[in-house]
Amino acid sequence: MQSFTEENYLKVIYHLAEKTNNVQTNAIAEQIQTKPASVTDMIKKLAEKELVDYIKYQGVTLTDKGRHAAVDIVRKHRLWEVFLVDKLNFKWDEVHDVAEELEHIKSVNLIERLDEFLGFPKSDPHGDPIPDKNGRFTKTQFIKLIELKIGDSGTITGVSQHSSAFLKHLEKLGLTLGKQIKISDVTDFDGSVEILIEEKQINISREVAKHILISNNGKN
Amino acid sequence: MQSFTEENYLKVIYHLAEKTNNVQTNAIAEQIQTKPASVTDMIKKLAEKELVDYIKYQGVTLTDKGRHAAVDIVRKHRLWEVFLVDKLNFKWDEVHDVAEELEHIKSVNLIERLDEFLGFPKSDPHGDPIPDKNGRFTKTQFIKLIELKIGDSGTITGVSQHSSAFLKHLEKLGLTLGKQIKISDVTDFDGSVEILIEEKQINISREVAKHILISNNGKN
DNA sequence: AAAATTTTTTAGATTTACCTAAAAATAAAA
DNA sequence: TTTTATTTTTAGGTAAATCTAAAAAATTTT
Repeated sequence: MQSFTEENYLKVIYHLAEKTNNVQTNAIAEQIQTKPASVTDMIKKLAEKELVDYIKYQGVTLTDKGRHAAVDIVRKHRLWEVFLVDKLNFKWDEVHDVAEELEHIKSVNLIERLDEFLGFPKSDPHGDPIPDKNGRFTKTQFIKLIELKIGDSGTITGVSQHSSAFLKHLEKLGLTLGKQIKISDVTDFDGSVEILIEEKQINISREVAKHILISNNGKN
Repeated sequence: MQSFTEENYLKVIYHLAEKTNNVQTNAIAEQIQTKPASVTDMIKKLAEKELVDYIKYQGVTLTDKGRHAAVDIVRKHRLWEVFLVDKLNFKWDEVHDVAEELEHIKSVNLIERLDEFLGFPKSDPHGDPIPDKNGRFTKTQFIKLIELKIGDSGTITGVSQHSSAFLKHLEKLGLTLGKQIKISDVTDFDGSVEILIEEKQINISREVAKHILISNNGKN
């Protein structure tokens, strides 16, 4: 059984490992909002417990055991997010911090019944997949909106940024999950993207376009 | 803002204060499952924060601030219990430990929306009253079943023991909240009580009878 | 390949919530 | 009212997770 803190480290390492193979001390420190020295201490502890493989100065990778524990926390986090949005009417930009706390409640029974109560959802309010109780899930094939060309179309199925500010912005623009979009133009000047959504033309910055994930896209 | 541990101390002191005015160090230690020396340490910290009034060797009492914080935790605990039973189909004997964790989630918003989602319940699965968001609640007028005389009747509206073993036992006997009972006999030998419930005669031990709370009772 | 920079680790402290053992205060019994 | 027992506190220590400052390793730049 892991402590609250250990669980947070595992989760952060898991997410960072989606980008790079060996996860660096500094990257973890930044995510956990702590100092690199503290991370080194904790890494040693996790290595001791065989949750990560660790070679000094080389960063860490999760062991099977560690990954399993991490996926379990991700599952809880995402199920709680669904609960908050579907049942308690939270907005998608309001759920993260609360789910961050709820994910550490330890009760297998609780999470299985919650899953059932929610109708075994496959994805959370941000489009991220929810692992089943065996830790299995299929990651949907995404492409970043920024990578689409003029004339391409598709469906908004995810976001790669969960900050409240970003999500509120999308909400205001009507760029929510499930919406159909089509690229009508890309501005030379600032790389901003002109898109057609529900018969309306809107312009979004490059920065925003980078973090919107599209599936079902039809090439022009 | 209080720590997880501080919250537990406040809650325990609050419950112990329902019986005695000045709550003793040893009593707290027993509840928290810790040593009296540790309790003294924590008491000093709580006194420092003006959550309790403390005179050395004289035990503690909650300040208004401390009581407010404690009632808030009790409110959360009981609301989560309702959630677990009403929505996730937990049995009344399964909810305590999980609610013990959930009660420490810090989000005013969460608890207000949960309250609404549950339909602003007035009592939890064990019949205990749920404080409203201002900490107000009315304690129902209870009498212990053991105190009833032959011929007296009433409705089961609460229990004064929350152990899983006790609650499971009641469940098996059909002694659940809302049930109408009538005392048909009291055994001289062991003080056990014969009661009439749903046209059936059953015998319950003195120990059990002590922890069943009856309201609406009609004297013979 | 040496110098400079960045990243990571070590060493030694701090804080929180605990502990044990012994001393001090209070309460109960003789 | 002493003596005895119980309760509570103090003193000093431990483990978990953090910190700062400085040393060591790795990487990048020149």
